[in-house]
Amino acid sequence: MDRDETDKDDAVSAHERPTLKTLAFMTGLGVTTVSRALKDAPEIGAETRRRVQLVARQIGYRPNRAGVRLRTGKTNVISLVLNTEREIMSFVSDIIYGVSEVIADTPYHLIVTPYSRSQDPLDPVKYLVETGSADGVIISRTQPNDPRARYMLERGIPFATHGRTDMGLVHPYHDFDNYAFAAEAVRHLAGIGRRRLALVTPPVGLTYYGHTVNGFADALGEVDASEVRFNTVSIDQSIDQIRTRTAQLMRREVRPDGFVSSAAAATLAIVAGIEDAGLKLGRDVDVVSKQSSELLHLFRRELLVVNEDFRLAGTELARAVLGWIGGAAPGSLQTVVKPGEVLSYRG
Amino acid sequence: MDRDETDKDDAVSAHERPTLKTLAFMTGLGVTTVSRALKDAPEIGAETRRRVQLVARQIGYRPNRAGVRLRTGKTNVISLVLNTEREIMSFVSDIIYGVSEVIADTPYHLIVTPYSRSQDPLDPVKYLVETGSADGVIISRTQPNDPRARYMLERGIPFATHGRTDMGLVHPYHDFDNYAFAAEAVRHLAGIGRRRLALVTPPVGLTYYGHTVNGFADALGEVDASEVRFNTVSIDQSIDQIRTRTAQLMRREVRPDGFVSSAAAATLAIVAGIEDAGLKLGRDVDVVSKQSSELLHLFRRELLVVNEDFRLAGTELARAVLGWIGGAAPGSLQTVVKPGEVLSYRG
DNA sequence: TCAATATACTGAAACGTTACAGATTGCCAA
DNA sequence: TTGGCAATCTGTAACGTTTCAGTATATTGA
Repeated sequence: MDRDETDKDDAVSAHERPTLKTLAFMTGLGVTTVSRALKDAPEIGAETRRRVQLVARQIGYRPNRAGVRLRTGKTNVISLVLNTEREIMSFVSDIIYGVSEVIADTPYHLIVTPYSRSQDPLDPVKYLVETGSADGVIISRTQPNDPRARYMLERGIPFATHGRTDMGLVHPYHDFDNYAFAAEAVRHLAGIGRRRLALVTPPVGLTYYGHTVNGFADALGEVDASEVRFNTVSIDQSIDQIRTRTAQLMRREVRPDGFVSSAAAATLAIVAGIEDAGLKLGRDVDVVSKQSSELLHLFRRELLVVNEDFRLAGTELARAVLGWIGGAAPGSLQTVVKPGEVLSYRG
Repeated sequence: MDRDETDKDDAVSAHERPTLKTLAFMTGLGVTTVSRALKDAPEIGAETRRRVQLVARQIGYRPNRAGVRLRTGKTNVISLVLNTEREIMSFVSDIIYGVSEVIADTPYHLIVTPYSRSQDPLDPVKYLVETGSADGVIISRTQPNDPRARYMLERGIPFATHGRTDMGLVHPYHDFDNYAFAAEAVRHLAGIGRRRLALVTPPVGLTYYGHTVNGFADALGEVDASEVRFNTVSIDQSIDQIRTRTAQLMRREVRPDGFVSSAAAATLAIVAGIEDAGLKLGRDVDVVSKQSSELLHLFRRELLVVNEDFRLAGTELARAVLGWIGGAAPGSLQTVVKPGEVLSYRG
């Protein structure tokens, strides 16, 4: 016969994980009372409350997530929805770290929900909502008219977008002011005498594509400089493509003497392309680039950079979603961060 | 009175999520039968089985995770445990993508469990095990005598380590052959005439520190070259520190004419340090570096690189954990990937 | 004194799933 | 005919939690 297993019902066996039942047995109270005592319900006596909480802490009680989830529907999960294919040299880790930092002292877990190029970006969001797998969702690669945001708004599930939408619908977001970035970059280049500027745009279709293009165009109107069209290139393309196209462009008669680049990886390719064409950075052409980790100055000292903090994006997005879940007004959970100034590492 | 809510018991109201009860009602069977039919249990008639599965597919039935988890203890969750502070320019996203790819067509979710520098690395693992939050765990920054691996082995929870341990205990792992990398790098440098080699090591304490150091030392014994000690530097340090130290080293009388670097970010700093000292890459000194994304050749064409595929690491680690969960022998789930050859982009 | 009320606590039910221990039916051997 | 058995199917309980509808006991108001 077994001699390790204790008797039939609710004996508190040595190393099982404690449940409310365990606590109830230890305190001599009912499970209901214990449950309420742990969440500071008002109808529980002050002393009982303290006693229960003490015992709970002593034996390391942790509520069973499945139990809570089954009963209440609350998952205590935030999902970060990510495209697994684009965005080389990716900022993804920074966002994850930022989100993690915020949810570290909450009961929330972070799940990563990927989708691939071939899929409809709506799929993973639908999955999450239909299966009730998360209390809140964070999405990126936001579009002006974003079906995912619309969908979640309809279903009433809290979410935050990395980047803004433009649908006349209110929801939390965090965004970097790419309009200001592009405009500032243009002004800076004009300020150092550059007159023919090219823009390496964000992926067409995303909201910040428009912001960037507008900032670029508007600032061009203010200064004594003109645009050299470089429409065929966006940062979503491969390094090799960007490099080749840049080299082609720089061999033309009318070539840019300044670039504005929306991403560090693209900048590497642009510089390579410039040099392929036999030109020299800082002499023949200047490049202003966004970067998310401070490494570009090591690449070429002549690069002009503006930092974008993706870890901050992560923390803000997490705060926004948690805020919405916590009942805050979605409209109050919108942040746009201004770019810092254009940094130079020359001399 | 409400007119939207249907009558009391088990009416199948329009847009509630279907459960086994819904299916039971629709098929006219009992919940037990439906449950078993869905998992192809042998005691269910073939036709019934097909019928249930058809209906389930039609109405988009998805098992409720909380229900399954509460009943069976199975979480259908894999946790990736990450240090949130080290590893700039991080490979983290690649690993995540790799893991995601593998679990995409399984019921598993991926949760990211972070820990910070100040914490004991054992904490997050303890948390996961004690709260039963995952069926399997993936850890990185593996040490020869790794308390986390030991702990999980004791508790019998499936896991895989990125990097090997050296405790005489058997568990799944995936590793890059850093011994071979370092040795190959030394041979390559010796082959192009470099005689005084310095090693920028992985973080002291991690298993692959030892592998790298040994590979470096053993290969030095084979070729006509010697080591220039550069002990104070590992890839865990800040970019600025590495750069400064490298510059100092390169200004000494006896300076290295070759470097072996274990990480791309460190390599950027090393090259910067070399150039700070007024020396030229490819002429005065050569650097062989590992890289996880193919960008270093854009940085300096003279760099010699060996690629390490972290996405592969992710897929292998995920496969290993799933394999163990699925009952495979842990000893059969160990992979070491050989480095490719040293690549040059000159001429 | 008695009813009303506040205080502190409690059992039962339910969330969706699976495991256990049957129940029903038809078929075959004896 | 009947007992046995295989083939199918089913109800109940349990996982741990919270909510609902109470139940006791003490306290108050008249």
